[in-house]
Amino acid sequence: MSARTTLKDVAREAGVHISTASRALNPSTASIVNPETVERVAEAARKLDYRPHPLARGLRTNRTMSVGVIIPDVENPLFGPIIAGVESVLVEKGYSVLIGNADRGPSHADSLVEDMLKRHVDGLILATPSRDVSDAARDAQREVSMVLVNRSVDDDSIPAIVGDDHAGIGLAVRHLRELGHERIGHVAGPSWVSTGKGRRDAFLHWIAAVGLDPDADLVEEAEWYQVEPGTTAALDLLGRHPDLTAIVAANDLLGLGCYRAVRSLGKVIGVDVSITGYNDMPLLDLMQPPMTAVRVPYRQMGADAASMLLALIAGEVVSPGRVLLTPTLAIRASTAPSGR
Amino acid sequence: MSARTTLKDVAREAGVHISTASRALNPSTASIVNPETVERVAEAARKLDYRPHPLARGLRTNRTMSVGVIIPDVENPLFGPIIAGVESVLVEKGYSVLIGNADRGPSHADSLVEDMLKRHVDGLILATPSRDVSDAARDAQREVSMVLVNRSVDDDSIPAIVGDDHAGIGLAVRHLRELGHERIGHVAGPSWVSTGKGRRDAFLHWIAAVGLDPDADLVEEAEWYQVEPGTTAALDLLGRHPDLTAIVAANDLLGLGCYRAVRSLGKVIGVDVSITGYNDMPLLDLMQPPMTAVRVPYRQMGADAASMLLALIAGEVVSPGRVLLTPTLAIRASTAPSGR
DNA sequence: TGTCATCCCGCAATCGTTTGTATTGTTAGA
DNA sequence: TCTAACAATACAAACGATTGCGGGATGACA
Repeated sequence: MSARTTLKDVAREAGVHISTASRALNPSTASIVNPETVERVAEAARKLDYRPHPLARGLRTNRTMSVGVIIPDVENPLFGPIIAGVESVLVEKGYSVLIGNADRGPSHADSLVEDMLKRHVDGLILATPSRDVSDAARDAQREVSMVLVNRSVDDDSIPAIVGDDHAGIGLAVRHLRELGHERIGHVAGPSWVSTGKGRRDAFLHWIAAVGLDPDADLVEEAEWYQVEPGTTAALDLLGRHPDLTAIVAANDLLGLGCYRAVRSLGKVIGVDVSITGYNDMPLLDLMQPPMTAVRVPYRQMGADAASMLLALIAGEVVSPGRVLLTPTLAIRASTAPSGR
Repeated sequence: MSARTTLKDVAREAGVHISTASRALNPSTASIVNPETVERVAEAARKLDYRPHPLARGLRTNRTMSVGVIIPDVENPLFGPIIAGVESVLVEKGYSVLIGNADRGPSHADSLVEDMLKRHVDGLILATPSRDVSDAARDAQREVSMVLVNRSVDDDSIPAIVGDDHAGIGLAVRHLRELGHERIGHVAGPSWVSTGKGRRDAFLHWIAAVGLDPDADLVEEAEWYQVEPGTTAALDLLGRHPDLTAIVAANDLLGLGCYRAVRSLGKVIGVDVSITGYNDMPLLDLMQPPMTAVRVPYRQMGADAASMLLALIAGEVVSPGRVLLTPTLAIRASTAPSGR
């Protein structure tokens, strides 16, 4: 709470003009000032514990050195790694990260974007569902650099970093096929969410690709990415096809829903029915049995988004469209060779 | 990316001097300017989509309207609710939240504090372990308002919002006692972490309080708050006391470690041995069996910390020391009446 | 000795606000 | 009619930095 030391103090201490002190302290301009003066100023700055005032600097340079990150729900463990990834690369470059938690619905996300613009962030990273993006974000894009993460927008007008769902579902389906499964079902996410539709389509594609019959009846859509809807959907699916030996869930929570459904039918997970999740969220390996899941590199997703954003801010031309990150498969006990 | 509209533009549009425009737009000074002028200025501001520049304002008023939150590990689901709580009350008041992820060790936390100070945040909320706090934080406290959350510092020189571990452990022990358990063990956290020691002491206190023998031999300390060390500690404990019918774990992950230990001994959780966790992290209710756990109100913890910080910033005298938040008990299938 | 580059450095404007003080115009009181 | 009081607004100085521009000192060279 004490009086801060300003550049003026440093200049006085070093016996130079404030502008000289400024140049001396700034690496990119230090070359045009006498080396020993630079040293003297640096010494003075050190002695006085000088810290440049980011507001004053930002006011002059018209950059806040901050970027906003808007998350649909901070309490969802999924977003921790994304934030961590973003933070790791931005802090490195001297930026700081403002986070906005849009847990009060789509319009809340809009107002957060608005807030961020007021604060004149240098860039924006959005992880909110695409539907929310459309309205406020588009015109925000005119004011500030912007990158989407884990979501994309239909026309790819905003650069996006997303997981390769097609490849991910492929990993799961091929894994099950290699284990000998021939009757594989899919519990899909809501079709109005981009991932819901994308993974569903990918599922049918890969089923055909591994030589099985891509019957749309093998897919049951859950109302929402939660355990309960997953159970309901799985029960429906298993009701129609009691002979299924494997289920590919569009999401970890749906997968856990499948766990419950399978158990309630008196069958054993990983023996009678194999199940795969998607995302590989924390603790999934501690479930009983540990769940095989497609792992999406969320942390890297955040890091890549941040890097791309920095490039945009720097004015580099970034090819728009979406960057696909390749998922891997974490194989655990919920999948096993088919009984027959 | 377009040219921003400044107060000057608004003033020109409204046909008044810039200072008049400033006062007209500021609710606390609008009273000293002619009401119809106020309206005219407001109209102009609306028309031009004027947004005050936070940097310029902050430079003048010496406040950034931002607070820093430092988290030991953003990827840990535990901190999501804390962040959400903090964010919810701060955004409400027009502050924005800078988050720092100290996942590269204690010194990293220090450098983040340093970064935050450079940015001249109006306040700081630290959730990092107390040991890390000591060094950099103390002198940071002289420069900026500061509140700890989920951690406290020995001499209570920094206000802290923490869960009431004593009460929480009491909930678990009394619950087990009421179920008829008489031989209850404790898998403790590391004693050099404040919660480790606190919960251990509380355990022995409550064991005595419910009329059992507070034998220190009933406690086994895990090396770290993780599953694996929990298993090791539980195996040691059960090795010494094969007749234990219940274990109070100092942490959910340690509790899951106990799950493994109990299973590896061929016993059934919730039948042969009851287990309680601590924190009640997400997904704990999806474990097999769902784990009974002490639930700490993390979101409220964040919210309270933020409120207290606002009070500090406003210059109100806040009684130092720690605020204890009362936990509750989420009773699930991992605890059941004692067999005898 | 005079001229000119070269190198450092100081001067001052500027970023967009807020806010203390001066100025203007209006009205009331004597 | 003159002045005091007051309201409403304008002026200008900050806040702390960056940066184009100009000027003084120094040295080289003729």
